[in-house]
Amino acid sequence: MPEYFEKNEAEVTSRLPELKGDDPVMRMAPYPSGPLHIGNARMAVLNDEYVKRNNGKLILVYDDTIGSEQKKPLPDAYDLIKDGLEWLGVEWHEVHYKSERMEIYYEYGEKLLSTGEAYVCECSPKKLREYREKGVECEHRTRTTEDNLKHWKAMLKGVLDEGDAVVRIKTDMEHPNPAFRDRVLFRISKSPHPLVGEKYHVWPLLEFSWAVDDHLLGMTHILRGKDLVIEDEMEKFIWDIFHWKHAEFLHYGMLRLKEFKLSKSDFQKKLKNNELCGWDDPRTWSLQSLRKRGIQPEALRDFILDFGMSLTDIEVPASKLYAKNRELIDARANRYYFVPEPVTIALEGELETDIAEIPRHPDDPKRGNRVLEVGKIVHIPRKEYEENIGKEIRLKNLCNIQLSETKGTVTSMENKDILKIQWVPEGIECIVEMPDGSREQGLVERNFNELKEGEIVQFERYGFVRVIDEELNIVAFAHR
RNA sequence: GCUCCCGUAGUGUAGUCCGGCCAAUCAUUUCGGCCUCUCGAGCCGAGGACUCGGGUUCAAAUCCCGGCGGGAGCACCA
Repeated sequence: MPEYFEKNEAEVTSRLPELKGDDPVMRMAPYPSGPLHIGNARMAVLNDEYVKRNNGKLILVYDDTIGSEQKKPLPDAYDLIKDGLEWLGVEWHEVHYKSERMEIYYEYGEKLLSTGEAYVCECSPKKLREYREKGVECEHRTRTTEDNLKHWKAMLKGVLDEGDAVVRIKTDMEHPNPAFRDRVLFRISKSPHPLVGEKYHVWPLLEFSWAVDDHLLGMTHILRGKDLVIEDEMEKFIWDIFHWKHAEFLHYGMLRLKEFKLSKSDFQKKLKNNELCGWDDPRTWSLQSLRKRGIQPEALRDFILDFGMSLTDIEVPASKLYAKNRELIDARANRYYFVPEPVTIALEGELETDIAEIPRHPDDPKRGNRVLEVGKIVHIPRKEYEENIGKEIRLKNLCNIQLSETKGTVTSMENKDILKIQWVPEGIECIVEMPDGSREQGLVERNFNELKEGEIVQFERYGFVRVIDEELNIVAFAHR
């Protein structure tokens, strides 16, 4: 096991490009609309990794500005995010909340208005977009400083409504990149905020709050997905106005999991409609859901670090993560028999024994055997039952049977080289929560009772599962 | 449409900056074989790639130009 880690660490280390400069200060900026999911984990792991390798400092900044109608900050998300980060082994040295720093943004925003670098614009979103497309300046751009400050105060006071006015920075309405033309710095929102309530009516957009905070909090390196590259330019533009030193930017490409599209926005809604059964529902791919399934944080980190800082847009199958996880849990997961969709058959003929002894782990005899008491019936999986009527199969670790529609006639005890399946005599009802949210019912051997919540085991021929409720016998399916 | 980014085997990834040591790395997947009373693990082996076309050069995955393909931004979201 240690060898595995050493080998892998070395490999990965050589893969991340070196940082320029010493003593890096970096940050993670989650938006608290829900727990971190597997996509957000990349941001956290890369930052953490860089900081640890270079003895730097990592700052957790909740990017909790007011968001949008579709994307609202959620009170529970703050702790869910911390919880996820801790599980991932990400260590941070400071925490900040943007919602606590509003006065700072106002201060610098007002400076830009005073120097004529920004202006209050009352164009409708539609007009703003049209002018942006055409590269035309609107009439508000030439307001006087006094006029700008007057309108700014009105915005702050709350006498204006949502959508009435915004603060825009003067870049160049003919800038070759239409996305860069006079971007919006502040806007009005009257939605209540989970931390500061309705104290503020004017909220900064991310480009501005970041330009200010990345400087004020002493950031030396900024890691972000390449979908945010335009923010680099915006931040640099603003830093230049204030004559601030530039931080270094590093980007990584877009990552998608084949099994689901990373859209955190839907989850809030689905949760409300009871389409999901909590933030750890496997369909959310939240860190909590992965933990529940028995995915090891080391496996996830390794999975993420494998992509390095590549700028390529990638779509990865979850099986890649599972392969990493299997490597970690296979040795420690004890084995049990679980029969999905059980079919009951009578056991007939001469059994030379009334118990079966089966190793808890095939590669580690020291863990001893589990014992199954054999009676007059056994339960076997429907799939194998249907496929093998009329054939001879082996009840693993017990005996060979000739299978008919209603019974299995014992043919011999010897370990024959035929299909071996798992089976249970009197089993316990067990529910398996599958990654797609469905639930599979079946019977698990009685020895399941010796398991505690949180334990990861393998149901032989079925897959790895983690016990999530030892009373009700519920397990979460990890992977094969 | 405009701006920017990317393009190495099925999937990821190393190599691209500073051309030769790359008949191209590693992981996973796939296919054989061995082992194993699991469709798990392990062991051995095999297969499989430089998006295309030009150019520069003694020499190009690596540099230049163009095409094609994919992605992102052009939100009063982050």
